[in-house]
Amino acid sequence: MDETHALSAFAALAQETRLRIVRLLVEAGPEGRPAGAIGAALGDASSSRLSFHLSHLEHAGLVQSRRDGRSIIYSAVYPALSDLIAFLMRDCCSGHPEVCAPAVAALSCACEPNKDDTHA
Amino acid sequence: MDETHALSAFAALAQETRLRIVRLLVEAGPEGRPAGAIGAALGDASSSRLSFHLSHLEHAGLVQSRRDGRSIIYSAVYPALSDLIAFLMRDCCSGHPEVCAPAVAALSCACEPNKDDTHA
DNA sequence: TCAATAACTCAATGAATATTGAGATATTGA
DNA sequence: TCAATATCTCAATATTCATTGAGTTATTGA
Repeated sequence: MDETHALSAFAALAQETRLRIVRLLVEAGPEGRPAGAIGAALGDASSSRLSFHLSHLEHAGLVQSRRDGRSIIYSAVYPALSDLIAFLMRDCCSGHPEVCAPAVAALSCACEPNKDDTHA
Repeated sequence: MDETHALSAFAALAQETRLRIVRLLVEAGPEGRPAGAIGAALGDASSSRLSFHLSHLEHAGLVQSRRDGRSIIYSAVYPALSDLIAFLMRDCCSGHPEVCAPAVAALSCACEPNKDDTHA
């Protein structure tokens, strides 16, 4: 991931609705969720607003879509997320392991499914 | 780190000048660098523009400042960066370790000081 | 083919952000 | 105290982003 991609990923995540969509889709797993279900989960979100944010996320490469009948199913692009994490680590750690150490320590708990998932 | 803080951290990093400042300051280490030196390193950056972005970063908690004589020295806030990494991991990994695994693997090389530091 | 459903596109508006330039404040050394 | 240096603040402008509402496209089932 280069600087340009990192910038667009950060911009994509720097918006409440989009950050929520990403979290929702990561939780949803590889099968993803149809646009309508995402809108329903968000509660507030007109069709065009949702479409705007979904295409913004897709353009940034953080989510992908496929059509299934009348629905368009969105899902998280896991490699893009892990690349972003790697960028932050590499970029912000190089020469300074003290930045990453706490994050990695936190990870050991965080990656155990559904444990201490109270950060929302 | 809660959603609100994560949003402002992402917004702070979603701007070319600010991302560069953060990278510069992480490399600079805990001693930091005076505003003037940061401006010089960026090449383009009027005094007021630099000040605007530095205070944006400071407001987001990613950098801190102290006065030293005529200069104001800025430095990276390492815990804020590691919290952001942890947020991304926890948030985007929970239940889906496959997101974090590649990032953690990348880390093992990245955190060795000055090795393969060619990503800039 | 028609009506209904799901989601997208587009143009207009409003809101937030970035840049510039002029001027203010703080600090130092003569 | 004065001039020089380093940086900040403020107002104006320019740019970018988000939201809305109207209208369009694609798909399905009757």
